[in-house]
Amino acid sequence: MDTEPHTERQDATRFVPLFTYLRLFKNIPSADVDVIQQELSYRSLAEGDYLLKEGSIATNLFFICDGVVRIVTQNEQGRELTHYFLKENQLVTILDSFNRGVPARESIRAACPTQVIVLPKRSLLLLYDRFPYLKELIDKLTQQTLLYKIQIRNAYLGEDAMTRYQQFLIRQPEIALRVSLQSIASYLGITQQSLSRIRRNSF
Amino acid sequence: MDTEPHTERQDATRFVPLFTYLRLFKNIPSADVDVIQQELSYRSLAEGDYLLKEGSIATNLFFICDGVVRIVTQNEQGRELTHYFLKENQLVTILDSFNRGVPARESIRAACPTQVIVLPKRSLLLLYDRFPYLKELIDKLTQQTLLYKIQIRNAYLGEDAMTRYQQFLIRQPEIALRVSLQSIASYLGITQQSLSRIRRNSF
DNA sequence: AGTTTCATTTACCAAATGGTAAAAACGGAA
DNA sequence: TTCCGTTTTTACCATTTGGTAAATGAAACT
Repeated sequence: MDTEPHTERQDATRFVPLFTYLRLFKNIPSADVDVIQQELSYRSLAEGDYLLKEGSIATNLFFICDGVVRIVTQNEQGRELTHYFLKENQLVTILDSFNRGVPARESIRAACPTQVIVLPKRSLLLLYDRFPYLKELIDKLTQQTLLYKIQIRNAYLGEDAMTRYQQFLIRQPEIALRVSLQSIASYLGITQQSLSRIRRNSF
Repeated sequence: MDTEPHTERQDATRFVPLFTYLRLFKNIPSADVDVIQQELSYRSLAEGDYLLKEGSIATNLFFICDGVVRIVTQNEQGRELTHYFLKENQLVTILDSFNRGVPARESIRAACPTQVIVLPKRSLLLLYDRFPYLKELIDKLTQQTLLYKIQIRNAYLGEDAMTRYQQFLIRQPEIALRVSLQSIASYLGITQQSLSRIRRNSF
């Protein structure tokens, strides 16, 4: 239930996973890494902590070093719905809020203990100016994430609850093992009671 | 049931809607328009015609001048599921197939009589070289479309069938009026019988 | 160990949805 | 117009899912 940024900057080795990941797609000179690192910070989250709250404006892009986050909203009845799970080595923000500066209609919450690197929008804009390839890279990765979100949702279309759960176990087993059952139920569009029943009848 | 490209090139006025649309976001010099037009063609589709079939490779980007298309797949039981509806003034392709040259896992089908402008990938790559702003513009519009798809799907999450239908009527009324009920049912994840029942009880 | 708190499972019943099949409505072609 | 093929509606019943509430289980704290 914590929104305060327990930001830490001291230890540069913490930023390694980000550059390791980015270098899968594009070589980044060490000199550039040094500059980019100056702009980064690090946050540790407990399950339930918020990275961003619905209604506020996304001013950061996050890179998940370890853990799982959920993109969530409250529906009219006050029930929390999980739109997506994202895990380590993925970039996360609420894109339309980040791009256009409008209030986010979704929140970002840790689904288990999670560590993230924080890339402030302000810093990114400076870095984009200095390293144009960085914008291109981040745009490409952002598009990949959007495509991934769509694909994974489409896989559940038209399937009944039990099939959706089995698909989930196959497609995202690492997540299934780490997050609460009510998160999974709200992600699959069923109640926790139904999920429990399904698990009993699956074995 | 027609996949053959009834392509027509003759009448340049047919391409006007594309440029009118693009110019909402970025001014395009008339001289450039002349060059770009050389690469375009035009196709008319009847309801049910395919723009792209699952398993083949997306080599074109389409701009919908008029009408509605559905992004669809067959599930294991052979039932056709509608992932998305897209209407006039939207760009359509199967993005991961188009980008990476892999077989598409979805088909694109006209949901009513539809006219599209065809932008071949080969031509686009040439044009991107000559007009770098064009790549930037198309990338931006592509991202917008992805975001739109995600947002509209999220709105249905966790809602029951009747609420999903009412949301659909509110959010996409122009589409509701033009496409078959079985398309809508498969889009909302219900049977046509259920949709019929819901309509009776709505009025 | 005992207590508290929270997550998960179970049970029961009501409501929603699916499946099959038949009837009705619609649209196009002769 | 009539006929034909397709789409939509209806009806019936079986199955799935939701809602409420209580029981169980697991983890954290004293």
